[in-house]
Amino acid sequence: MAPDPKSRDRAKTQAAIVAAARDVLARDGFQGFGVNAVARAAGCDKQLIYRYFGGLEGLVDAIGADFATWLEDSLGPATPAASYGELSERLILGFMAALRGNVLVQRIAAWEIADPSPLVARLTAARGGAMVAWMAKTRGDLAPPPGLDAPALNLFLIAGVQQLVLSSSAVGSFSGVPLTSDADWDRVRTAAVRIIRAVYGE
Amino acid sequence: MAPDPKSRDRAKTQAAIVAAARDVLARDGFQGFGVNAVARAAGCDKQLIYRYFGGLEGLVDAIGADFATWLEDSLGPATPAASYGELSERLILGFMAALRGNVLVQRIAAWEIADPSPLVARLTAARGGAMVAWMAKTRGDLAPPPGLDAPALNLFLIAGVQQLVLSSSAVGSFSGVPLTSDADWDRVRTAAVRIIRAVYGE
DNA sequence: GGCGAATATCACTGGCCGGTGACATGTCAA
DNA sequence: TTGACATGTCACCGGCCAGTGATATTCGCC
Repeated sequence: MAPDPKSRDRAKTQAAIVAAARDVLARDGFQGFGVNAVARAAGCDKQLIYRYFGGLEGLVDAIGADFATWLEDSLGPATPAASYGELSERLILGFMAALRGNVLVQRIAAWEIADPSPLVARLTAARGGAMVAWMAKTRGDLAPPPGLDAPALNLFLIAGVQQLVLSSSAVGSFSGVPLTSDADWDRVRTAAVRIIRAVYGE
Repeated sequence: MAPDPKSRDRAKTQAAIVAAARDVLARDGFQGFGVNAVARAAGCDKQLIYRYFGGLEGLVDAIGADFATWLEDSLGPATPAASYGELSERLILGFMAALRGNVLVQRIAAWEIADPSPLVARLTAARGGAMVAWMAKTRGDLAPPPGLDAPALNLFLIAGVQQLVLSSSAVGSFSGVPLTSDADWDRVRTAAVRIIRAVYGE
Protein backbone atom coordinates (compact mmCIF):
# COMPACT_ATOMS: atom_id res chain seq x y z
CA MET A 1 0.00 0.00 0.00
CA ALA A 2 0.97 3.63 -0.05
CA PRO A 3 3.35 4.83 2.65
CA ASP A 4 1.61 5.66 5.87
CA PRO A 5 -0.26 8.92 5.85
CA LYS A 6 1.31 9.46 9.26
CA SER A 7 4.77 8.10 8.76
CA ARG A 8 5.83 8.42 12.36
CA ASP A 9 9.48 8.57 11.35
CA ARG A 10 11.23 11.54 12.83
CA ALA A 11 14.24 11.53 10.51
CA LYS A 12 12.09 11.31 7.44
CA THR A 13 9.78 14.04 8.66
CA GLN A 14 12.70 16.32 9.40
CA ALA A 15 14.11 15.73 5.94
CA ALA A 16 10.71 16.44 4.39
CA ILE A 17 10.47 19.71 6.29
CA VAL A 18 13.91 20.84 5.20
CA ALA A 19 13.15 19.91 1.60
CA ALA A 20 9.86 21.78 1.77
CA ALA A 21 11.62 24.82 3.19
CA ARG A 22 14.09 24.80 0.31
CA ASP A 23 11.27 24.46 -2.18
CA VAL A 24 9.23 27.27 -0.72
CA LEU A 25 12.22 29.57 -0.53
CA ALA A 26 13.27 28.79 -4.10
CA ARG A 27 9.76 29.13 -5.48
CA ASP A 28 8.35 32.11 -3.60
CA GLY A 29 11.41 33.86 -2.25
CA PHE A 30 11.74 34.99 1.30
CA GLN A 31 8.37 36.64 1.02
CA GLY A 32 5.92 34.05 2.16
CA PHE A 33 8.69 32.01 3.72
CA GLY A 34 7.35 31.13 7.14
CA VAL A 35 6.25 28.34 9.40
CA ASN A 36 2.79 28.14 7.90
CA ALA A 37 3.97 27.95 4.29
CA VAL A 38 6.70 25.43 5.01
CA ALA A 39 4.38 23.23 7.04
CA ARG A 40 1.80 23.31 4.28
CA ALA A 41 4.40 22.37 1.68
CA ALA A 42 5.76 19.59 3.87
CA GLY A 43 2.27 18.26 4.54
CA CYS A 44 2.68 18.26 8.27
CA ASP A 45 1.80 20.46 11.19
CA LYS A 46 3.82 23.56 11.89
CA GLN A 47 4.20 22.47 15.46
CA LEU A 48 6.78 19.97 14.25
CA ILE A 49 8.93 22.81 12.95
CA TYR A 50 9.04 24.27 16.42
CA ARG A 51 9.57 20.90 18.04
CA TYR A 52 12.30 19.63 15.72
CA PHE A 53 14.05 22.83 14.70
CA GLY A 54 13.16 25.29 17.41
CA GLY A 55 11.48 27.59 14.89
CA LEU A 56 12.59 29.12 11.63
CA GLU A 57 16.12 29.81 12.84
CA GLY A 58 17.03 26.19 13.20
CA LEU A 59 15.38 25.39 9.92
CA VAL A 60 17.39 28.07 8.17
CA ASP A 61 20.54 26.68 9.71
CA ALA A 62 19.66 23.28 8.33
CA ILE A 63 19.27 24.80 4.88
CA GLY A 64 22.57 26.63 5.10
CA ALA A 65 24.42 23.57 6.33
CA ASP A 66 24.85 22.05 2.91
CA PHE A 67 26.11 25.22 1.24
CA ALA A 68 29.62 24.34 2.28
CA THR A 69 30.13 22.32 -0.87
CA TRP A 70 27.69 24.12 -3.14
CA LEU A 71 30.21 25.50 -5.64
CA GLU A 72 32.29 22.36 -5.83
CA ASP A 73 29.18 20.26 -6.32
CA SER A 74 28.08 22.58 -9.12
CA LEU A 75 31.39 22.95 -10.88
CA GLY A 76 33.46 19.92 -10.07
CA PRO A 77 36.91 19.96 -8.51
CA ALA A 78 39.26 22.78 -9.34
CA THR A 79 42.16 22.13 -11.66
CA PRO A 80 45.42 24.11 -11.45
CA ALA A 81 45.54 27.34 -13.42
CA ALA A 82 48.50 28.44 -15.47
CA SER A 83 48.10 32.17 -14.91
CA TYR A 84 46.21 34.52 -12.69
CA GLY A 85 44.10 35.70 -15.59
CA GLU A 86 43.06 32.16 -16.36
CA LEU A 87 42.27 31.62 -12.71
CA SER A 88 40.12 34.74 -12.56
CA GLU A 89 38.35 33.76 -15.75
CA ARG A 90 37.53 30.36 -14.32
CA LEU A 91 36.39 31.95 -11.09
CA ILE A 92 34.03 34.40 -12.73
CA LEU A 93 32.54 32.13 -15.37
CA GLY A 94 32.24 29.28 -12.90
CA PHE A 95 30.47 31.43 -10.39
CA MET A 96 28.17 32.70 -13.10
CA ALA A 97 27.18 29.21 -14.17
CA ALA A 98 26.75 27.96 -10.63
CA LEU A 99 24.59 30.86 -9.57
CA ARG A 100 22.50 30.74 -12.72
CA GLY A 101 21.82 27.08 -12.08
CA ASN A 102 20.66 27.39 -8.50
CA VAL A 103 17.50 29.35 -7.89
CA LEU A 104 17.66 28.77 -4.16
CA VAL A 105 20.98 30.54 -3.86
CA GLN A 106 19.63 33.37 -6.00
CA ARG A 107 16.72 33.82 -3.63
CA ILE A 108 19.01 33.84 -0.65
CA ALA A 109 21.28 36.41 -2.26
CA ALA A 110 18.28 38.62 -2.97
CA TRP A 111 17.08 38.09 0.56
CA GLU A 112 20.36 39.31 1.98
CA ILE A 113 20.08 42.54 0.07
CA ALA A 114 16.43 43.25 0.59
CA ASP A 115 15.89 42.29 4.20
CA PRO A 116 18.95 42.27 6.44
CA SER A 117 17.22 40.43 9.28
CA PRO A 118 19.09 38.33 11.82
CA LEU A 119 17.39 35.34 10.26
CA VAL A 120 19.12 35.65 6.90
CA ALA A 121 22.45 36.53 8.46
CA ARG A 122 22.91 32.83 9.15
CA LEU A 123 22.62 32.03 5.48
CA THR A 124 24.82 34.94 4.52
CA ALA A 125 27.55 33.61 6.74
CA ALA A 126 27.26 30.09 5.36
CA ARG A 127 27.27 31.30 1.78
CA GLY A 128 30.15 33.70 2.31
CA GLY A 129 32.21 30.96 3.89
CA ALA A 130 31.56 28.66 0.98
CA MET A 131 32.57 31.42 -1.43
CA VAL A 132 35.90 32.22 0.17
CA ALA A 133 36.74 28.57 0.71
CA TRP A 134 36.05 27.77 -2.92
CA MET A 135 38.03 30.76 -4.12
CA ALA A 136 40.98 29.87 -1.93
CA LYS A 137 40.88 26.28 -3.08
CA THR A 138 40.61 27.29 -6.71
CA ARG A 139 43.50 29.70 -6.33
CA GLY A 140 45.76 27.04 -4.94
CA ASP A 141 49.26 28.43 -4.47
CA LEU A 142 49.19 30.75 -7.46
CA ALA A 143 50.63 34.13 -6.50
CA PRO A 144 48.57 37.21 -7.33
CA PRO A 145 50.18 39.57 -9.83
CA PRO A 146 52.11 42.46 -8.27
CA GLY A 147 50.83 45.99 -8.50
CA LEU A 148 47.21 44.91 -8.75
CA ASP A 149 44.56 44.78 -6.07
CA ALA A 150 43.36 41.42 -7.30
CA PRO A 151 40.83 40.85 -4.49
CA ALA A 152 39.13 44.16 -5.22
CA LEU A 153 39.07 43.47 -8.94
CA ASN A 154 37.57 40.03 -8.45
CA LEU A 155 35.09 41.42 -5.96
CA PHE A 156 33.90 43.87 -8.55
CA LEU A 157 33.47 41.18 -11.17
CA ILE A 158 31.74 38.76 -8.82
CA ALA A 159 29.38 41.54 -7.79
CA GLY A 160 28.58 42.29 -11.41
CA VAL A 161 27.86 38.65 -12.13
CA GLN A 162 25.61 38.33 -9.12
CA GLN A 163 23.64 41.44 -9.93
CA LEU A 164 23.13 40.42 -13.53
CA VAL A 165 22.02 36.90 -12.58
CA LEU A 166 19.63 38.16 -9.94
CA SER A 167 18.12 40.78 -12.20
CA SER A 168 17.79 38.31 -15.02
CA SER A 169 16.04 35.84 -12.78
CA ALA A 170 13.72 38.40 -11.27
CA VAL A 171 12.76 40.62 -14.18
CA GLY A 172 14.63 39.23 -17.19
CA SER A 173 16.71 42.33 -17.75
CA PHE A 174 19.07 44.78 -16.13
CA SER A 175 18.91 48.50 -16.64
CA GLY A 176 16.67 47.99 -19.62
CA VAL A 177 18.98 45.49 -21.32
CA PRO A 178 17.33 42.08 -21.73
CA LEU A 179 19.05 39.09 -20.14
CA THR A 180 17.12 36.02 -21.15
CA SER A 181 18.39 34.37 -24.30
CA ASP A 182 21.62 32.44 -24.64
CA ALA A 183 22.87 35.18 -26.93
CA ASP A 184 22.40 37.72 -24.16
CA TRP A 185 24.51 35.63 -21.83
CA ASP A 186 27.11 35.08 -24.49
CA ARG A 187 27.53 38.82 -24.64
CA VAL A 188 27.87 38.98 -20.88
CA ARG A 189 30.44 36.20 -20.82
CA THR A 190 32.39 37.83 -23.63
CA ALA A 191 32.40 41.12 -21.78
CA ALA A 192 33.61 39.43 -18.62
CA VAL A 193 36.42 37.65 -20.43
CA ARG A 194 37.35 40.87 -22.17
CA ILE A 195 37.62 42.69 -18.89
CA ILE A 196 39.65 39.97 -17.23
CA ARG A 197 42.14 39.67 -20.07
CA ALA A 198 42.50 43.44 -20.30
CA VAL A 199 43.17 43.75 -16.59
CA TYR A 200 45.48 40.79 -16.04
CA GLY A 201 47.16 40.96 -19.42
CA GLU A 202 46.70 38.70 -22.38
CA MET B 1 -0.88 79.09 15.88
CA ALA B 2 0.19 75.68 14.68
CA PRO B 3 -1.15 74.55 11.33
CA ASP B 4 -4.54 72.99 11.50
CA PRO B 5 -4.54 69.47 12.84
CA LYS B 6 -6.92 68.70 10.01
CA SER B 7 -5.54 70.78 7.21
CA ARG B 8 -8.36 70.15 4.79
CA ASP B 9 -6.08 70.95 1.87
CA ARG B 10 -6.11 68.25 -0.72
CA ALA B 11 -2.88 69.21 -2.47
CA LYS B 12 -0.99 69.43 0.78
CA THR B 13 -2.38 66.14 2.01
CA GLN B 14 -1.44 64.42 -1.22
CA ALA B 15 2.09 65.78 -0.97
CA ALA B 16 2.32 64.63 2.64
CA ILE B 17 1.23 61.14 1.64
CA VAL B 18 3.79 60.89 -1.13
CA ALA B 19 6.51 62.17 1.16
CA ALA B 20 5.49 59.68 3.82
CA ALA B 21 5.55 56.88 1.28
CA ARG B 22 9.07 57.82 0.25
CA ASP B 23 10.16 57.94 3.87
CA VAL B 24 8.64 54.59 4.74
CA LEU B 25 10.15 52.93 1.69
CA ALA B 26 13.58 54.43 2.34
CA ARG B 27 13.53 53.58 6.01
CA ASP B 28 11.94 50.14 6.13
CA GLY B 29 12.28 48.88 2.57
CA PHE B 30 9.45 47.33 0.65
CA GLN B 31 8.79 45.09 3.61
CA GLY B 32 6.26 46.91 5.68
CA PHE B 33 5.48 49.23 2.80
CA GLY B 34 1.70 49.30 2.70
CA VAL B 35 -1.33 51.45 3.09
CA ASN B 36 -1.37 51.20 6.85
CA ALA B 37 2.28 52.13 7.31
CA VAL B 38 2.14 55.02 4.87
CA ALA B 39 -1.05 56.40 6.38
CA ARG B 40 0.46 56.18 9.83
CA ALA B 41 3.59 58.01 8.70
CA ALA B 42 1.54 60.66 6.92
CA GLY B 43 -0.66 61.14 9.95
CA CYS B 44 -3.85 60.66 8.02
CA ASP B 45 -6.33 57.93 7.34
CA LYS B 46 -5.53 55.23 4.83
CA GLN B 47 -8.82 55.87 3.14
CA LEU B 48 -7.25 58.97 1.64
CA ILE B 49 -4.66 56.85 -0.13
CA TYR B 50 -7.43 54.96 -1.85
CA ARG B 51 -9.38 58.12 -2.60
CA TYR B 52 -6.53 60.20 -3.95
CA PHE B 53 -4.25 57.58 -5.49
CA GLY B 54 -6.51 54.64 -6.09
CA GLY B 55 -4.40 52.44 -3.83
CA LEU B 56 -0.70 51.66 -3.67
CA GLU B 57 -0.30 51.55 -7.44
CA GLY B 58 -1.03 55.20 -7.96
CA LEU B 59 1.11 56.11 -4.98
CA VAL B 60 4.02 54.17 -6.41
CA ASP B 61 3.56 55.93 -9.72
CA ALA B 62 3.73 59.26 -7.93
CA ILE B 63 7.01 58.20 -6.33
CA GLY B 64 8.47 57.05 -9.62
CA ALA B 65 7.44 60.22 -11.40
CA ASP B 66 10.38 62.24 -10.15
CA PHE B 67 13.02 59.68 -11.01
CA ALA B 68 13.25 61.14 -14.46
CA THR B 69 15.83 63.66 -13.32
CA TRP B 70 17.30 61.75 -10.42
CA LEU B 71 20.82 61.29 -11.80
CA GLU B 72 21.12 64.78 -13.19
CA ASP B 73 19.90 66.24 -9.93
CA SER B 74 22.46 64.17 -8.05
CA LEU B 75 25.42 64.76 -10.32
CA GLY B 76 24.86 68.00 -12.13
CA PRO B 77 24.79 68.44 -15.89
CA ALA B 78 27.07 66.32 -18.03
CA THR B 79 30.13 67.87 -19.57
CA PRO B 80 31.65 66.61 -22.83
CA ALA B 81 34.17 63.81 -22.54
CA ALA B 82 37.40 63.63 -24.48
CA SER B 83 37.51 59.88 -24.83
CA TYR B 84 35.28 56.90 -24.36
CA GLY B 85 37.33 55.71 -21.42
CA GLU B 86 36.86 59.03 -19.69
CA LEU B 87 33.18 58.87 -20.45
CA SER B 88 32.86 55.39 -18.98
CA GLU B 89 34.82 56.41 -15.93
CA ARG B 90 32.51 59.32 -15.35
CA LEU B 91 29.50 57.11 -15.89
CA ILE B 92 30.55 54.47 -13.40
CA LEU B 93 31.87 56.73 -10.68
CA GLY B 94 28.93 59.09 -11.07
CA PHE B 95 26.44 56.29 -10.81
CA MET B 96 28.24 54.95 -7.78
CA ALA B 97 28.08 58.29 -5.99
CA ALA B 98 24.48 58.91 -6.93
CA LEU B 99 23.31 55.50 -5.79
CA ARG B 100 25.30 55.62 -2.58
CA GLY B 101 23.69 58.95 -1.77
CA ASN B 102 20.11 57.90 -2.29
CA VAL B 103 18.75 55.27 0.05
CA LEU B 104 15.34 55.36 -1.58
CA VAL B 105 16.73 54.27 -4.93
CA GLN B 106 18.72 51.56 -3.19
CA ARG B 107 15.57 50.21 -1.62
CA ILE B 108 13.78 50.22 -4.92
CA ALA B 109 16.65 48.43 -6.62
CA ALA B 110 16.59 45.78 -3.93
CA TRP B 111 12.85 45.53 -4.25
CA GLU B 112 13.11 44.83 -7.96
CA ILE B 113 15.39 41.91 -7.33
CA ALA B 114 13.69 40.41 -4.34
CA ASP B 115 10.02 40.72 -5.21
CA PRO B 116 9.20 41.06 -8.91
CA SER B 117 5.59 42.05 -8.32
CA PRO B 118 3.58 44.08 -10.80
CA LEU B 119 3.69 46.86 -8.24
CA VAL B 120 7.42 47.40 -8.43
CA ALA B 121 7.52 46.99 -12.20
CA ARG B 122 6.28 50.57 -12.43
CA LEU B 123 9.30 51.80 -10.53
CA THR B 124 11.64 49.56 -12.48
CA ALA B 125 10.42 51.09 -15.70
CA ALA B 126 10.78 54.64 -14.41
CA ARG B 127 14.26 53.99 -13.08
CA GLY B 128 15.41 52.18 -16.19
CA GLY B 129 14.20 55.03 -18.36
CA ALA B 130 16.07 57.54 -16.24
CA MET B 131 19.21 55.42 -16.49
CA VAL B 132 19.25 55.10 -20.26
CA ALA B 133 18.31 58.76 -20.76
CA TRP B 134 21.11 59.89 -18.50
CA MET B 135 23.61 57.57 -20.16
CA ALA B 136 22.60 58.74 -23.60
CA LYS B 137 22.83 62.37 -22.57
CA THR B 138 26.21 61.86 -20.91
CA ARG B 139 27.49 60.09 -23.98
CA GLY B 140 26.59 62.96 -26.25
CA ASP B 141 27.81 62.29 -29.77
CA LEU B 142 30.96 60.45 -28.77
CA ALA B 143 31.40 57.36 -30.91
CA PRO B 144 31.98 54.05 -29.12
CA PRO B 145 35.35 52.44 -29.80
CA PRO B 146 35.32 49.83 -32.57
CA GLY B 147 35.73 46.15 -31.78
CA LEU B 148 34.34 46.51 -28.30
CA ASP B 149 30.86 45.74 -27.03
CA ALA B 150 30.79 48.91 -25.00
CA PRO B 151 27.17 48.55 -23.84
CA ALA B 152 27.85 45.09 -22.46
CA LEU B 153 31.01 46.25 -20.74
CA ASN B 154 29.28 49.19 -19.15
CA LEU B 155 26.38 46.99 -18.16
CA PHE B 156 28.74 44.71 -16.32
CA LEU B 157 30.37 47.58 -14.48
CA ILE B 158 27.08 49.24 -13.59
CA ALA B 159 25.82 45.92 -12.28
CA GLY B 160 28.91 45.52 -10.14
CA VAL B 161 28.51 48.99 -8.70
CA GLN B 162 24.87 48.43 -7.91
CA GLN B 163 25.50 45.11 -6.21
CA LEU B 164 28.32 46.50 -4.10
CA VAL B 165 26.30 49.53 -3.05
CA LEU B 166 23.26 47.46 -2.16
CA SER B 167 25.26 44.92 -0.21
CA SER B 168 27.12 47.65 1.59
CA SER B 169 23.91 49.35 2.55
CA ALA B 170 22.22 46.17 3.67
CA VAL B 171 24.91 44.24 5.46
CA GLY B 172 28.05 46.38 5.23
CA SER B 173 30.01 43.88 3.19
CA PHE B 174 29.98 41.75 0.07
CA SER B 175 31.19 38.20 -0.07
CA GLY B 176 32.89 38.68 3.25
CA VAL B 177 34.77 41.82 2.21
CA PRO B 178 33.76 44.83 4.33
CA LEU B 179 32.37 47.85 2.50
CA THR B 180 31.88 50.55 5.08
CA SER B 181 34.85 52.85 5.48
CA ASP B 182 36.01 55.45 2.99
CA ALA B 183 39.13 53.37 2.46
CA ASP B 184 36.99 50.43 1.38
CA TRP B 185 35.27 52.56 -1.22
CA ASP B 186 38.58 54.00 -2.35
CA ARG B 187 39.65 50.48 -3.16
CA VAL B 188 36.44 49.89 -5.07
CA ARG B 189 36.82 53.11 -7.03
CA THR B 190 40.42 52.31 -7.81
CA ALA B 191 39.47 48.87 -9.04
CA ALA B 192 36.74 50.34 -11.23
CA VAL B 193 39.08 52.88 -12.75
CA ARG B 194 41.70 50.20 -13.27
CA ILE B 195 39.22 48.04 -15.14
CA ILE B 196 37.96 50.87 -17.31
CA ARG B 197 41.42 52.05 -18.30
CA ALA B 198 42.56 48.53 -19.03
CA VAL B 199 39.55 47.85 -21.23
CA TYR B 200 39.34 51.11 -23.12
CA GLY B 201 43.06 51.77 -23.26
CA GLU B 202 45.06 54.26 -21.28
C1' DG C 1 -28.53 81.45 6.46
C1' DG C 2 -28.59 77.08 4.09
C1' DC C 3 -27.31 73.38 1.21
C1' DG C 4 -24.26 70.29 -1.43
C1' DA C 5 -19.83 68.65 -2.14
C1' DA C 6 -15.22 67.95 -0.71
C1' DT C 7 -12.34 66.42 2.91
C1' DA C 8 -11.14 63.52 6.72
C1' DT C 9 -11.99 59.93 10.19
C1' DC C 10 -13.93 55.88 12.25
C1' DA C 11 -15.37 51.16 12.66
C1' DC C 12 -15.64 47.02 10.85
C1' DT C 13 -14.85 42.56 8.08
C1' DG C 14 -12.14 38.79 6.46
C1' DG C 15 -7.77 36.78 5.98
C1' DC C 16 -3.14 35.36 6.96
C1' DC C 17 0.52 35.12 10.21
C1' DG C 18 3.48 33.37 14.32
C1' DG C 19 3.11 30.98 18.37
C1' DT C 20 1.25 27.77 22.05
C1' DG C 21 -1.39 24.55 24.83
C1' DA C 22 -4.24 20.52 24.71
C1' DC C 23 -5.13 16.32 22.73
C1' DA C 24 -4.81 11.79 19.96
C1' DT C 25 -2.19 7.92 18.47
C1' DG C 26 1.43 4.85 17.84
C1' DT C 27 5.93 2.43 20.04
C1' DC C 28 8.50 0.10 23.17
C1' DA C 29 10.10 -1.56 27.42
C1' DA C 30 9.22 -3.03 32.21
C1' DT D 1 -0.82 -5.46 30.51
C1' DT D 2 0.46 -1.15 31.41
C1' DG D 3 2.68 2.98 31.65
C1' DA D 4 6.12 6.34 29.84
C1' DC D 5 7.51 8.49 25.78
C1' DA D 6 7.74 9.92 20.95
C1' DT D 7 5.22 11.49 17.13
C1' DG D 8 1.63 13.91 15.00
C1' DT D 9 -2.76 16.90 14.84
C1' DC D 10 -6.02 20.27 16.19
C1' DA D 11 -7.92 24.50 17.99
C1' DC D 12 -7.16 28.62 19.54
C1' DC D 13 -5.07 33.43 20.68
C1' DG D 14 -3.45 38.05 19.55
C1' DG D 15 -1.75 40.95 15.96
C1' DC D 16 -1.22 43.01 11.61
C1' DC D 17 -2.88 43.63 7.08
C1' DA D 18 -5.97 45.32 2.87
C1' DG D 19 -10.12 46.99 1.79
C1' DT D 20 -14.87 49.22 2.47
C1' DG D 21 -19.23 51.45 4.10
C1' DA D 22 -20.93 54.86 7.13
C1' DT D 23 -20.28 59.09 9.44
C1' DA D 24 -18.52 63.54 10.92
C1' DT D 25 -16.62 68.09 9.80
C1' DT D 26 -15.56 71.99 6.97
C1' DC D 27 -15.60 74.85 2.70
C1' DG D 28 -17.73 77.28 -1.08
C1' DC D 29 -21.42 78.83 -3.39
C1' DC D 30 -26.30 80.33 -3.89
